[in-house]
Amino acid sequence: MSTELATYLSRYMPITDELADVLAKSSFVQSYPRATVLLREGERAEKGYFILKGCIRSYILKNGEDKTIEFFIEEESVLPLGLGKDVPSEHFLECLEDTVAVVSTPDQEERTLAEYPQLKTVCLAMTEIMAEKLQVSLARYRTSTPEERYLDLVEKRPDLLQRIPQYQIASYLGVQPESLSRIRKRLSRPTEKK
Amino acid sequence: MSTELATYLSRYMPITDELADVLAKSSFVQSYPRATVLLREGERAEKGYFILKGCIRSYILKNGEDKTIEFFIEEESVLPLGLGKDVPSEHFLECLEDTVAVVSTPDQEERTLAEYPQLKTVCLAMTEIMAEKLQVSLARYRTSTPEERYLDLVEKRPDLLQRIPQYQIASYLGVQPESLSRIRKRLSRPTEKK
DNA sequence: GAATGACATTGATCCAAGTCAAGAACGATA
DNA sequence: TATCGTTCTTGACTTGGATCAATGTCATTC
Repeated sequence: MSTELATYLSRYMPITDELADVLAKSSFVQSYPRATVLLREGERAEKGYFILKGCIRSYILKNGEDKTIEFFIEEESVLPLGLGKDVPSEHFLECLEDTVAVVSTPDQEERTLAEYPQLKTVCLAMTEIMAEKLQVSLARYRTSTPEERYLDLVEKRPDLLQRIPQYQIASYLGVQPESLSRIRKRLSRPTEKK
Repeated sequence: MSTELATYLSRYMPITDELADVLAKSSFVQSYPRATVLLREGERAEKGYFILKGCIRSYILKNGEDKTIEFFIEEESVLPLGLGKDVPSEHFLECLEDTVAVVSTPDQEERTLAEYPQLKTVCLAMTEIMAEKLQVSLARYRTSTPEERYLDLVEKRPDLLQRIPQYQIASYLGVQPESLSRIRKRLSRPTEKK
């Protein structure tokens, strides 16, 4: 059951029991084993995910190099670019761990919204929250060095450092694995010269 | 009058004449001279802008350094982070040119949405478009070098290079003005060695 | 326990961006 | 025209990340 979704939403919006019911009925939960690729470059994005358990990574291949765009963990929404539109995806989605997620499709969502227009308020709120997060991420990334970004990660999402291999963290920070290794070394002995 | 807003929206959504009327009545247009600061760090963000003419820059000050987050031009929406919420803004907004914009405030917007709930669909669509753009920007920025970002700008927004001083373009690309100058030089004589 | 493969660290070298300082180009204005 | 301020360019030097190659570490498996 996906009462978790209702619980989550209720932090941002008052969710009546009826609404919770609607949500539970119009969505379905699915499990994916580790390393499942949910979306490939060039494919049409058909599904959105709300993660209940596990971790999804979004990345692109550029000149054969794997570049991490974002990590998504429990209670986060993964909405691929161009979801439901007839455009080929530029990025990949893969499960880094065994993952359980509420899966939604645009047409199903549309039907639900048509039937329960009140839900649009919730959607609007969620989308706004998402846009805000993106703005913050963009501003942060633009205005910081790899070292600062690493320190930010240590402070704000230490869990990621535990569950994700370092070379993927490096790609997320925008550097090569070797560089992240050196950044860590640098930071580990701050007591030296100057 | 702000029928321009309705015209713009009609590209994404069917806008009835009635809706256009509502929009025109519930918004007002304002002019700002060049260099007007619309929002300062620490202030509460009270207003959103839809630019009819001119250009707005969003930036933050970090260790006394001015870092450009984004440029907004005609037909773009400027929605400050935390708009209407009781949190101090982290960024500044300034007009780079004499600017004319449709100005909206959250409570006014709320009133309009309460009166014309159909508008929520429009809002949702606009917010989704905004979130998409942000996702693309973030992915692009994360996965490219300053040189690539400059080439991207030349290709996709050559107008910005015309109307915005180079040192602000540099800060937008994430480099110092000197570096942008050298990037341009490098690119201008591609016929050499190797 | 030896071999394999995946990940992390280290060293050497290269290059792009940062920094500091000087000058060039340009427009506005006296 | 002379002067001033702003923006852009150039030069010399430093620094941090990229790259390539070697080695270290650890878990898995035969």
